[in-house]
Formats: sequence, structure tokens, C-alpha cells
Amino acid sequence: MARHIVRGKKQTKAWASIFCTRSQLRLDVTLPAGQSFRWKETAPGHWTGVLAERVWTLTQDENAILYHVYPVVPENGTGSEEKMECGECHLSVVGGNQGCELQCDSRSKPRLRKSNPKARSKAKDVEDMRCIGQEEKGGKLGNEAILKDYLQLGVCVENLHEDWTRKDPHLSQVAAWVSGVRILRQDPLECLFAFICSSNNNLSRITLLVNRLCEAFGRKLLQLDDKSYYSFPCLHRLAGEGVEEKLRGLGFGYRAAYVPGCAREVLARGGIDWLHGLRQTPYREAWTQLCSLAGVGPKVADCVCLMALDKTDAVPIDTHVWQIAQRDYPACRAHGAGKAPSSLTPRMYRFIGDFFRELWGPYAGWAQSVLFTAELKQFKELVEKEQREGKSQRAGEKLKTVRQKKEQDTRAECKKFKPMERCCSKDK
DNA sequence: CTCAAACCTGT
DNA sequence: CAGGTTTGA
Repeated sequence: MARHIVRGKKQTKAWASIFCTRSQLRLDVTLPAGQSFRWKETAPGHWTGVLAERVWTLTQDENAILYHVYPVVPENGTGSEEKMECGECHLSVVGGNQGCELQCDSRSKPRLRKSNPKARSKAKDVEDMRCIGQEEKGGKLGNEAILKDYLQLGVCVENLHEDWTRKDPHLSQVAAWVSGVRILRQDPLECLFAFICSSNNNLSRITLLVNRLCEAFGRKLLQLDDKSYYSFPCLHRLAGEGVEEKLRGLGFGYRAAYVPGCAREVLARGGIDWLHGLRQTPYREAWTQLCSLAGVGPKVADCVCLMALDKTDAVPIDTHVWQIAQRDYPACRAHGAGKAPSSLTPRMYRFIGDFFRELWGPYAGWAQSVLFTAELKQFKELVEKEQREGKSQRAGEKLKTVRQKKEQDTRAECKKFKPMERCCSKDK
């Protein structure tokens, strides 16, 4: 039976690496903190999950992200996946639709959309992948390119921290403790439905529901030890007959109706292409469009905008952030108090978001993620643990200069990337 | 436009 | 009792 990989003396060739310091990215605070619900810590410091229809394990050391991509199941496998074929999507593939090819047609075209020369123009794919430092080879996107895009390594969080220091002393103070938090560039479809599951819900239960959704309607990709990994289901499956009933049985509660409801509405608007197209739409307009979908309100719309649609200034305000705003930002307290309602009204929601956009600028959403992460119980425990271990206080003195040099290199590396020009619209 | 109450399940 | 969205006042 296939097993989860663990980094050690053996299998060193199984790992590929990307240069990246811990202050640029910390997997342990970024992957489990409520952005994506699909990464599981399968060994200490090792995170396994599904990304771009493949199963990955990620880990890191001081200066690199290490990743392993598992070989996919043979094309003509046992036939047990037969039932997971999606006729609708197959038709779409014939019609030249992208996305569904990835999702459903596992046997005839198990590869990437790039493998089909007719599927999409190369230019469009490259355009869709920002943050990529180098060209892909052999006409298909390499794993490194996929991972760099997902982790948005073209955005330098250290430079952002520097910028915030000038703008907001409080955030600056928090950011000093919280390094390596970044926004993941997620798949819009997965992000949308995962956050529909998140409404009125907590992290552990959202994770449970999202995984059940994939298990019920996704395609089985691979089994490692006793855990199976599934692709995220395609729109057609989510829009299918009997989906609501099935999800009710899986404990979705009233959210069960939102899933097929939203899927049908997205299909009616142009399906997966429409959804991806929102990446080119200004923030406020994309937000308004999302809010009109079943089960999507202001907060979920902002999550999707920030985490999948490149709107770096979208600021999702959940109860955590609402409390932080009231507690640490007098301006918000003044507006909230008075004769204020104790709940977060739509009006108040807009006010807080605009307040933070004004304060933090075009990357307000990234700033919010720092405050949010610092507030999480699991993060506080992590920092406490590290302090107890007294991480290299004196012993690391020698290493320090080496590290500083490395960090300078990172910074130089970051500056090579062009700053992003889109998605910072100010219209209301 | 603005806001309360209902929705559903786990702690 | 917490937690976002929908619905209806």
C-alpha cells in the first residue's frame, strides 16, 4: 500500500525544493488557518493535500519549501472510478471547455489541459498564472509553477510588513510576532463552495464538511495509508439531482440547499469560465456578483475575492475580525458603539472593510490575514511552544549573519517580480 | 435601506 | 451558545 512520504535520509530524490525563507512562508500557520480546508498534517511538519488534481506533500526547512507529488493512479485502473465519470463534463470537453477536462475526464485525458492543443491558448494559461518566475516546459505546467502560483511567492510579505509598519503601529506590532503568513491563490470553484460550507460554522466542522463533499462527489485520486484523496467535484456534479438530500444526510444542515443552488446559478451565468473570469473583474463588481449567489453573503464573497480572485484588498470580516476591530481600533469602536447594534450589520460590515482598506492600502486583505492568524488559539499555542524551546537564542548567533544574508537575497529575489497592477479598485 | 429572527449542528 | 446568510418586518 502506498504511504505518506516523510522527509529523511532516504528518498531524498523524491523531494523537489523552492528557495523560500520561513519569514516569507510558514506552512504551519498558513495551511491550517482557515483559508484552505484540504491540507492535513500527515507527519510533524508535513502537509498533504490536493492541488491542481494532484496529491502533494509539503514540508519546509529554514530556507526552502520541499514538495513531493505522488504518481497518479494508472489510467485504466481497477475500474472502480467508472462511476465517477461525469457525462456533462465530458460533453463540455468535446466542446472545448476547460476546467471540466481536468475535473472529470479521467481516462481519456488524464493529463493537463495543456496537453490538448485545442483546449486553450497557451497565452491564456500563462496569463492566468501570475507570480511565475520561469516558463513551463514541454507544453505543460510544471509542478513548481503550480506550487509557486498557489503560494504566490511573487508577493514579498516582508516588503508588505515594512509598508504596514509605516501605516499602522498596531499591525506592525502584531506582525513582528507573526511572520510567514500569506494568502493562498486558490481554485475559485473550490474556494467558493468551501466557504459556503463555512457559514455559521467552525473550522473543524468546515473541514469535515468539505472533505465529505469531495468524498461524495469528487473523483478518487489516490490512497495513502488509510486516507483517500479526492478531487474537488465539478459544477455539474454539484448541481445534480438529489445533491441537497445527500448533503443533508452528511450533516450539512440548511447549507445543503445552498450547494446545488449556487452551482446551478453559476452554470446559468456561464459556468467555470464565468467564475474564473471574475479574476479580471474589479473587486466591487466581482463582490456584488458573488453576493447574488445562493449561500453567499458579504463575508463569503470577500473570502472568495481575496483567496481565489486576486482581490488583494478584499477584507473578509468574520466575528474574530469584528472583535479585533472593536477592541484595537478606536475608530471602529466609536462607530460601532453609540446606539450600536451588537451584531455585525451589513452597514457596519462595509464600514469596517472600507476602514481597513483606507488604513492598509491595496494589500489590506493580506494585512487582515496577519491579525486574524495572530488571534487564533492554535497560533498562540505555537508561539508559546517555540518560546519554551528557546529557539537558538545564543547558539544561533553565528547562524544569524548567514540568515540575514539569505534574507537579503530573498528580498532581492522578490523585487525582481513586477508589483501587481490589478485588483485594487476603490469604487464602491 | 436597516435590522432581527430563523436556520442547523457541535460543544 | 457560537457562527454567516436569508428572509421578512
